[in-house]
Amino acid sequence: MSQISTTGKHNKDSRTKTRIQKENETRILAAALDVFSESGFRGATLDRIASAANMSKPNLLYYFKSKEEIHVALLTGLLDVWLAPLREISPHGDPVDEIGSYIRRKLESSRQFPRESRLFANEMLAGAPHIGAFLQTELKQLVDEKAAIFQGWIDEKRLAPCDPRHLLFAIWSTTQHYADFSVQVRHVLDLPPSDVSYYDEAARMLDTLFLGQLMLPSTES
Amino acid sequence: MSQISTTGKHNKDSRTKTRIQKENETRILAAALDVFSESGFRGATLDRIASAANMSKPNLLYYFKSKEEIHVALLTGLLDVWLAPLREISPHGDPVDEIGSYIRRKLESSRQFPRESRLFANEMLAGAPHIGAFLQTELKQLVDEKAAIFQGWIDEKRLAPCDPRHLLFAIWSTTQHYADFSVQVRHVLDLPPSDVSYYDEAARMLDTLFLGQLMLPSTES
DNA sequence: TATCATTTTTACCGTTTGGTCAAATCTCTT
DNA sequence: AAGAGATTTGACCAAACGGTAAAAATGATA
Repeated sequence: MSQISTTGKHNKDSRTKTRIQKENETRILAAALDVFSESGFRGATLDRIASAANMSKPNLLYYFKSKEEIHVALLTGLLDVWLAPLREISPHGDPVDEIGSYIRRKLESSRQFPRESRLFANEMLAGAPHIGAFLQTELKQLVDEKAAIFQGWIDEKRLAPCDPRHLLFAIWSTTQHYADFSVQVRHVLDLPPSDVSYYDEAARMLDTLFLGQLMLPSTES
Repeated sequence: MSQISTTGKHNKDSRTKTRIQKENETRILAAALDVFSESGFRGATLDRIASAANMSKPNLLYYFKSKEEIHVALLTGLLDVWLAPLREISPHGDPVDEIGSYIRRKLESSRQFPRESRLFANEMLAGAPHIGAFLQTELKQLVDEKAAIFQGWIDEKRLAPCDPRHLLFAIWSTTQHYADFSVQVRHVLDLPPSDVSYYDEAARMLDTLFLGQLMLPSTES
């Protein structure tokens, strides 16, 4: 029935993409990111995505054949971004340098891609129905690898004895918090909706917390 | 038109609640918590909530007159739980004790009420449409109050110089992470779905992070 | 400019959505 | 056992949902 034309025309999913195709796919994904990151997969609707992309619904479905396909496209594009900062951690560096710069990379990622962070958070809250496999394979493998590096530093007494995976959890949660809970952060700090100036204070806080010592020794006698 | 009967019968919202009313409202709220915490407000449907409560949809709407009313009921019930651990922080205690026990209370709250935590997280991701006012008033006020306590400890050199509000953000994010991202935590740690044994390791990690010092001094000569 | 593939629109489809209504059933009190 | 109020049900509604089909309009190319 359906033939596969390996070259040239009459083929949407080949490498030869029209200017219009590239433009519209970008517009759709951008609009979908807005909607999915705010309302999650179930809460998002094709109508809202289409309207955010200034496009009719059937036209949108000409480029992505289902709601799920858009979601998957966004998630797969996201996973590399999510892993990138972690990959860079090197076993040969100093713990303070390596962990410090990892925190800075994650925080910068939250500042630059807050919607992507919320998309990820929404997927987690929903029970990770679309990326459960990724978590168990790619992510777990990378975490195991980096946890071994941390363990090495612990054995060398350059890092306090602790569970390396939970140290990663602490870094993830504190940095992502500023993207995922930005509404709360801004309300508590009394900042206008678009203000993201708190990221500098956040960086200092996390340096104190992870690299310096938070509790100071009580001065006795 | 509609009169308010201050006493007695023919009145659903008075203090005189039937046994059946109490039972069914509880069942509905329990079912709604399951659905809302997983799918958010927009993603949840009355049909799913009704079916989770083993109840027909019109019957459900006999007790709560709209989807929003159920959601609001859950949220308002949640806010006190959310604030309770924070209220207990005392200016007269030791920073290590006060912050340490606050972390333990928040962590325990995550362990005992993970769905409530995810409900809250979903509301944040959606931009806090229903509890924005709460964040700006009650929460902000309490945070200001407790931040002043932290600032006092900083002035007394018992706590490292840092922004007290961001210290609270760090505590909130790290503790809530274990409820909100439990899927990720379990996949990374290779634990079965219902296993929550990681909370003990988490407590140790957070003690090291917030109360001890994570980075050890490099031993030179 | 004729042609053909690509893109967009219009008109739909069946299902699900939040919610209503009146009738039927149940429960409690007397 | 009867009556009144509380509860439950089934039948229904308009709108929104995800998605389809075919025709119309546009774009590129020769």
